[in-house]
Amino acid sequence: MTPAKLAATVLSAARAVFETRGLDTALLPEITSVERPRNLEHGDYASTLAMQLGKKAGVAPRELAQALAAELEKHPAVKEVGIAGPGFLNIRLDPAEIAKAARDILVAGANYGHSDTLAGERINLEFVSANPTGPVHIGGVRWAAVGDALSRLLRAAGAQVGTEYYFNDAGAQIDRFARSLYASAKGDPAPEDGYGGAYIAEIATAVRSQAPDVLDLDEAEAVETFRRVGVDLMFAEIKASLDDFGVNFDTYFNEKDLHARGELQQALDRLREQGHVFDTDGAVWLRTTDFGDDKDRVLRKSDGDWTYFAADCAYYLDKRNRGFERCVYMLGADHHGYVGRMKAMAACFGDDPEKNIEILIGQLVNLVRDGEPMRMSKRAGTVVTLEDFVDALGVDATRYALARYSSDSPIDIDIDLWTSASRENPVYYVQYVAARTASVARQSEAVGLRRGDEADFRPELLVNSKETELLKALEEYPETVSRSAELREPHHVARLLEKIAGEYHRFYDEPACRILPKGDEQIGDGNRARLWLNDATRTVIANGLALLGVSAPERM
RNA sequence: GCGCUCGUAGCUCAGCGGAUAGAGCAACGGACUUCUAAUCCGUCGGUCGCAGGUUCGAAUCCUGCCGGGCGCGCCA
Repeated sequence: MTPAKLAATVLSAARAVFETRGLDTALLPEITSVERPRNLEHGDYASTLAMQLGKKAGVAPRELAQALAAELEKHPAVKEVGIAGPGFLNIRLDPAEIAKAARDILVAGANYGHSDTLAGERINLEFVSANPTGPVHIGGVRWAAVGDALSRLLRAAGAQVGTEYYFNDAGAQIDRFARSLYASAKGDPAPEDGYGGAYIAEIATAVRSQAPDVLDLDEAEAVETFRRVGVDLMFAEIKASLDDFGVNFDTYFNEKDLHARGELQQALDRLREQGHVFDTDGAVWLRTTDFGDDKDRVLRKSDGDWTYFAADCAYYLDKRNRGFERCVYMLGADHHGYVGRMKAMAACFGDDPEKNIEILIGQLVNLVRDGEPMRMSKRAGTVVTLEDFVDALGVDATRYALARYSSDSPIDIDIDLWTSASRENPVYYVQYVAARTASVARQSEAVGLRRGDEADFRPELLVNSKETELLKALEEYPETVSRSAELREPHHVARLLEKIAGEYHRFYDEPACRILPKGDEQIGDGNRARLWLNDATRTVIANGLALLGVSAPERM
């Protein structure tokens, strides 16, 4: 009896009650859910359906609750139903019914938690998209971890996902980058509006080794060479560091291609057809204020150059034309001013800004050592880079640390905490369960304790409260995955894994729940049943960590 | 000034319409001839920024205020 099945049972019980009493069944919701009360005395699950329906149906909530309870208690998996307060239904299940989850989990294996919640949705996720003018810095790192986790989550929920890195290779920033490389190669100081940092010298040197005579060219050609070769090198480096971080994009999209294919003009034409374009002072504008933006935006400047925003429009249209009905953008807090214009732009194309475009804003991240935010990086000069992060914490801890918090809260990542081997380090706490369960599995194998096949599983032997609590936590997993996917919030998965880890450690430490036989004890069905639970736990922990891009070690 | 966002235990954060608001850390006290103590158990700790409103019920939704962060270019 999973929570989802129980919720459906509650709903059908409500339907039965409504029918026998001649109440209007149209008042019933299409779907309901059950809660997990914090207080164990309130049962395994609770429903608030009676309170929600009481007033609408003109029946006192407690009276409705009574009728529902009587109906529910007919179900064989339901042990007892209590009524509390204004009409809570506190449901206690037969623990053996809860225990069946261990079998379901192991039957599903790596697919446990997958669903079709978002089946049929085509979702484009764009994140990182750092300019190839330097290493990926701290804001991009957060989205690399969260965006990649989100892509895995959405896929687990059945969506078709395309991840995308927008490679901004056609702007003034790139000019500055090229001129900075050129200056560095000549031994000149960096241009006033250019880039500093040791990496500029490294890239400049690398360009010269690929094009030894570059400094003999006239300035324009030399800068062009630095641009072309330098951007390629920088981009290769960004890709490599993301790859080391476990993040690979389905598409690396070049802004240059939008220009080359005339897509900016096409976007402009489309917007003009929709009636939202006007010309003033020699410039071409999009009337985004028609859809709530605080000012209109220029698409093409009076000097004939396209704005960056025009490229944004073309890129959005390109994504839509490739069949993505949901375009998700993940931006840093310093870009939240874009939300209004992006939503308005979608509306100007005739799209639904509430559905076709989603903008997630990630708050600031600080990497903290000894209570002080780290600002300095040897290579980048002033910013903390992806490499700095990974050097300090390792890939697993970095990804977990960034994925376990809501993106809209600013976070400090304390290096000492996230590298410590202790309870206070959540990634170790969770990974330790992976290692412990694997260790138990190895030793079971060694002493001849096997799960056997499904018929050998005896759920009625997993009825200790430690076992039941662990099983209930495991059963929360599928719903947590779908909910996190719908909310675009991977951190709920991490938090559930921590809860499961706590329940497992308590189960493990309970003498009555020993999995392996002690001393010369005989192997019994109880040991076997607990091994099912052990292995089911390992499956869920491994599946959850995989969604976050974190390893589930066999040993620690 | 206008807009966005965040104020929950000493600290770091969950909870985002349900019951007596949770967890870890910190403080104090316990459990190792271990299935890996990288663990577990207990005690202490809160006018959920403030004030109204919506409702059977608000940390959660709405409004105003206070406080922190960020944004408001024919920049990228």
